Amino acid sequence: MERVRVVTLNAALGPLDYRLPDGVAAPPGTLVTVPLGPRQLTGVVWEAERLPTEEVGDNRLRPLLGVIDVPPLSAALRRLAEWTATYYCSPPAAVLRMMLPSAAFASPRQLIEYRLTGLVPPRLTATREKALRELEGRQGSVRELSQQAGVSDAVIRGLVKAGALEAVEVDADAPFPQPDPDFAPVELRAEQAKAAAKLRGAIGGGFAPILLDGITGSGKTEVYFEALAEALRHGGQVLVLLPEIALTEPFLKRFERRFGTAPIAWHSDLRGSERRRAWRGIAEGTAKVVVGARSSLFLPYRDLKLIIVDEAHETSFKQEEGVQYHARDVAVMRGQFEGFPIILASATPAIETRHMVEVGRYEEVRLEERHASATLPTIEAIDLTQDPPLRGKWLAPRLVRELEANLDAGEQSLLFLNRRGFAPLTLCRNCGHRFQCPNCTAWMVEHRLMARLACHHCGHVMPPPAACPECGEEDCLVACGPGVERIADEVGALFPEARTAVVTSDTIWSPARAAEFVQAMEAGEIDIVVGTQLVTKGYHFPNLTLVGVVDADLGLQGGDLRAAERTFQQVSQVAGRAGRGDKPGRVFIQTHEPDHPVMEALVAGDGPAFVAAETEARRAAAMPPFGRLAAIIVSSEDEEAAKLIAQKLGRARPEMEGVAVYGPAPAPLAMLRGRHRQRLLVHAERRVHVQAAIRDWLAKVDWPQKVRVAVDVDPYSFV
DNA sequence: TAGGACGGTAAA
DNA sequence: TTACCGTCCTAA
Repeated sequence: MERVRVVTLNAALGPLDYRLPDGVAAPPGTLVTVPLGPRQLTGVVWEAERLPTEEVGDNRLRPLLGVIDVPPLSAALRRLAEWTATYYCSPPAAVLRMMLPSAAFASPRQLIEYRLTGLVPPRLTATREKALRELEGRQGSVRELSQQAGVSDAVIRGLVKAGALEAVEVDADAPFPQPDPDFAPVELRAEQAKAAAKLRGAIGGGFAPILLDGITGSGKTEVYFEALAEALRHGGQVLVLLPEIALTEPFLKRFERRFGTAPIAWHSDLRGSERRRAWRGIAEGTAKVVVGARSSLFLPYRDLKLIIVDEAHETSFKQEEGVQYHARDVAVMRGQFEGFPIILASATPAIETRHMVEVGRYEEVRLEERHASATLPTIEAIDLTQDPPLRGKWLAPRLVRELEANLDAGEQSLLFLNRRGFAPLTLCRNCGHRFQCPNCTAWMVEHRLMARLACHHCGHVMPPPAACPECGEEDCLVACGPGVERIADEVGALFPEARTAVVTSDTIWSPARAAEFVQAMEAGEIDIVVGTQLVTKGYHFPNLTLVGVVDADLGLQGGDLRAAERTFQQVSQVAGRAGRGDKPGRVFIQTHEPDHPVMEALVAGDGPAFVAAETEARRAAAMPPFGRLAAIIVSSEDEEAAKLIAQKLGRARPEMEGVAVYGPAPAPLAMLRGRHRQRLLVHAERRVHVQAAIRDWLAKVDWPQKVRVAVDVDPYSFV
């Protein structure tokens, strides 16, 4: 009798053994359906010797129910899944779920789309007329059409009923159009051409991690497009990882201009059928170029020849839930397992990445010039202790004068503040009551545009109260501190004639809105943009010449390991938005500490010195990349239970040479989404295998199921 | 004594 | 994870 070991997609279960029915072949990697009690589960056949479990007798085995008709997971991908599970201390099943989103193989193959019949409906309202106009020559699902026409679902369904739209059955797995590597090559500067040649040379030559290190505005995208084209000529697939969906829209446009067709975008709100089509195309190798956020990294590409991680320093590549992986690091591992190059593109690479170049593990390709006539912007600090804003205002007089001059010159300005909403804290002037989220250790942030108080951690919202809930006093609530909306108000009061736009995830919540914003900027319909970190990346607006950083000190608070580095990166990136055309850019950073090393490095434009100092500080403290960190987060709705288990874990801490465990202590967000959180921090020397130590440690301790214990290896967020 | 809430455990 | 079972409690 033949038995197979199956990893189900159920993370709470270990690998299970099944009997292989006669005449059925299921080599490792095959997707199968298996029985579990009264239920059916999906799983993947695995090499039994690589996943030891408790042996179950032949007589207890049930036969597997069937083989799912999709390409099996390759051996290289199985090794990547094992590595990821081990490195991030998570169950293999949790990793497999990222490779095999169920919609990908459980959605139907046929789906219904609609197109115009040419019939004019008897009742022709204004919206219907608009819809008919917009949908000329289009075909798609009800949802797609309603989005394209800018009308509600009901209007589209009404048109179907009225006979103006007809249903067509389409094949969900229709092939994707193929990008042409030679469609519209771009003229490169000498420096870019040299870099592109180097990247092209790496394609097909096996594993090679490469840092593409180019200052903002140096044209990194054009350069890595040449490597991408080369991979296409080799007949392979390419994955481009981007940090935010807000960036995909301009990217798709740019890609289409260069390669003649848009790439396949993989994101969280793909519909079932779209997801199925993309996943199958990826697994069968017909989807040549995929763009996506971190989740697209684990898809089962049939013949991947290159991964590009754009804005590789971005912290959003670190997943903070479930398997807490870092997409940049896993991308490099994937390149190693499958034998192809990885390009990490950034103007401000992470200390960890720089270090890998330093020790010779990564190659570096540099771009040191901006386009044509563009020069790097000048950066100046405004000392808020010397030149403070007026009472209740946030912009220093100097910055206001510069904004005014820039407006008069007809050029665009950007004010950067990494804080959504109007004010981060609301309090009662009478009794001092502060509005806190009931589910999180966080203040309720006032959003005046939406007339709500909102928690940025759990999404809890409430209408702004008229009276204080504590003392009952009316008209006593005051907004404390600035958010982008408040800065926009201040700008509006200063320059009533200026056209301003607020750009945050609240206003740019879809690729379409991002596209609208880009268009308005390019058309010169906006004078002053007030935005969060959403505007720090990727955009290229030639007429944007002035950047003001409202509170450069903001990111330095909190004692975070990467606070200085992140501030440096963020301000460098936002500064890089200025002066990308032929007019020079100027940047003003408002700070209370102009003598802080970060501010001095920014003003002096001396990135290398900052990186060197920061690297030395990390080395001295044995912090990553010179040492290892991991956080154990114990959480429960029951505060006492969380404390109890955290203490129990603390008592069972590993006693090992080169490993120190701190805590337990309340985690920086002591309550999050209604769960109380305790944290233990593991700090280990580089040579120590922390994951094994943590695995053995957690295996010694039991906890009730209402308590969750999560491991965060290489933690990014200390909040 | 029926039925619901709760907690523990097995599932291959 | 989910289904199922036993235990304990309350209402009748």
